[in-house]
Amino acid sequence: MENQHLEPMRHSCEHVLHQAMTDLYPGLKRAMGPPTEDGFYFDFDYDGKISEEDFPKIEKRMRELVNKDLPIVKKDITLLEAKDLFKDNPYKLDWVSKIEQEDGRATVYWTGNPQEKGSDVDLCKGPHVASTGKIGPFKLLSVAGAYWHGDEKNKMLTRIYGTCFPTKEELDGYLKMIEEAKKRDHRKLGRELELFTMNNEVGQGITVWLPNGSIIRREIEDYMVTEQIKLGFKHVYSPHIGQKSLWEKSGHWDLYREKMYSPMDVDGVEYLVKPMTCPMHIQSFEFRPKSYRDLPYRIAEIGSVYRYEQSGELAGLLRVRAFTQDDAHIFCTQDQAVDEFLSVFNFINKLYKMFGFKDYRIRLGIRSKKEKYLGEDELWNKAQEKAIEALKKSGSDYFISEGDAAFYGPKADFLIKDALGREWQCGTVQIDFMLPERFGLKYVDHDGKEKVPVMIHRAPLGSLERFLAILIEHYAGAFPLWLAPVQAIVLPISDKHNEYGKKIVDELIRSGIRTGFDQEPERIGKKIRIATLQKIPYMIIIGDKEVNEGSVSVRTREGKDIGTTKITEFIQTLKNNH
RNA sequence: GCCUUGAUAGUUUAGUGGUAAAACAAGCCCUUGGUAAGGGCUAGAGUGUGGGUCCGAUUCCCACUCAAGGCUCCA
Repeated sequence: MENQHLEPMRHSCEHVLHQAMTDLYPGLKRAMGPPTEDGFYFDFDYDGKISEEDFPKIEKRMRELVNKDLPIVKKDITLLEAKDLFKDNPYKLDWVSKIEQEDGRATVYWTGNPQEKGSDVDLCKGPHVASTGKIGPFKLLSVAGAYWHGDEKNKMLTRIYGTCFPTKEELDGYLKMIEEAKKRDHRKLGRELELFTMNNEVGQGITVWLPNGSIIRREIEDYMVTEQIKLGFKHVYSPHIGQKSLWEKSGHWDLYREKMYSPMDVDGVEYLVKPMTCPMHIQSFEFRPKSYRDLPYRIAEIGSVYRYEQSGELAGLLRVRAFTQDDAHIFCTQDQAVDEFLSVFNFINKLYKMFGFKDYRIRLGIRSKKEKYLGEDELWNKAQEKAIEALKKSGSDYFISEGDAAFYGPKADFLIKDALGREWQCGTVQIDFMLPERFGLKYVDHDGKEKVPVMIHRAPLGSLERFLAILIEHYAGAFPLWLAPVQAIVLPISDKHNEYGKKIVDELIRSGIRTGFDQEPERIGKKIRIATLQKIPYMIIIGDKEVNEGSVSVRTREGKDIGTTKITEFIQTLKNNH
């Protein structure tokens, strides 16, 4: 995507698309259409139905326009001219009035000679390529609905996605990359490797972990617990339900209600299925009076929460209705906040590095004017300052996003890409000056006076479900040794080697290695194929030679022959590797 | 939730307005074979659910359920 030509070309391709569609579908009203990271899209308002079946027809018309090599010419016009030119198109008029509020400079692009019939004009800032002939090979990809200005209160428009590349090879390469990415889809691998299941019998957006997936999850959970204890966190357990009043007090009920499941009546008192853990951890802090000596007080939990996500938003393990966070709340003094934030930040960077993520991004979500938030401006500004200070200290790159704050404070989110390049929010760190006040939290300071602590909410991996989804795709199912559900599998060459094989299996299991044993009356080639498809790191092959020598032959899932060795030596290698 | 598409054995797919085919997986048998699929046999779905049209529907129509992609990247 380093090609400077690429973006104008895609934008021009989008113009050709809307020109083609205006020709083919009378009455269609254009809304907008920008280039994107991977191609372009075009939003329009049309009463009839348009589906992917219509693509060949549209692409044919587009190709005709490209072949004509029509000039694409920029022209500055006045707002009056713009209003007249687009008087039949409410969407364009909307843009014109927006320009009016801003710099008042309207530009249009003509495709074809303005004097000639059939030439096309659109309100557009550009830039574009000089003529349609400069547009490379293109392809329309999908149809979707999209709300005007991304607001669901507005009318839903139709959107067509497409892409365009300088050469046929690059276009084919892109399409092939998408096909390849689909092979790594965590839903597909989840089924093939028997990691988890989600089905209608259990409910939408609810995960049932199968034995293999549970091993991976447990390894990660254990790692998180151990590492966090080293960092001074105390691990706790909280219940899955609690009185509704807890979340009324926290403010979640007022601002977050639509994400919660309906309250249930227990002996005339309303209870909620836990949508977030904060009020539970506050109980630990409140349990007895705290002094400044107790701070920072760090409470962590691998805690499940339940949230109502709109059905259309659910996506495999990436977006679910029941999920588990590697959650924690840090109660500290205002002076400690920056250091605590920084320490969490370093921990997350260390974790992601360990898993091999390289191109994740950090988004600092701050308050926007419109949304609903709790608290005074002064507190917000203070929190934002602390967050930025810590981010700067950490030396990491970040970008600011207005409107992405939590309702109680600014937050830093870690965004990781899935196989298809879509970004998902995983880790999160949030500064909160509100909940401590609402719960009346206090600690006794040096001077004997009561003060209100600051709370930091943080989840380095975010949700284990989502993180596992991304991890599955990241590793393409070939998990590193410590996470692999089966770490080694013993493959006897024939039945007569099963007995010796069993001894090897027992020895491996005794050494704490998750071991499989393939005793099927199949050929070794078949056994190797099955184990390879299951992405088992090590295959231990046993035949006459090994039985006679008392040795084992080892092959990796990558197809590398490690050679023959003693089983004790092999076990030692695995241990060192761990 | 809304837009587009889709739903056929455990999985991946084929197929037809006259009552469903294959591969892999599964079970059994033969083969005991040295680094990515040896061979045979058997069982397994009545085509997501409900309704309609029709002599007859898995195929056509409607509703529902579920799934996939999108609803952020600003003329």
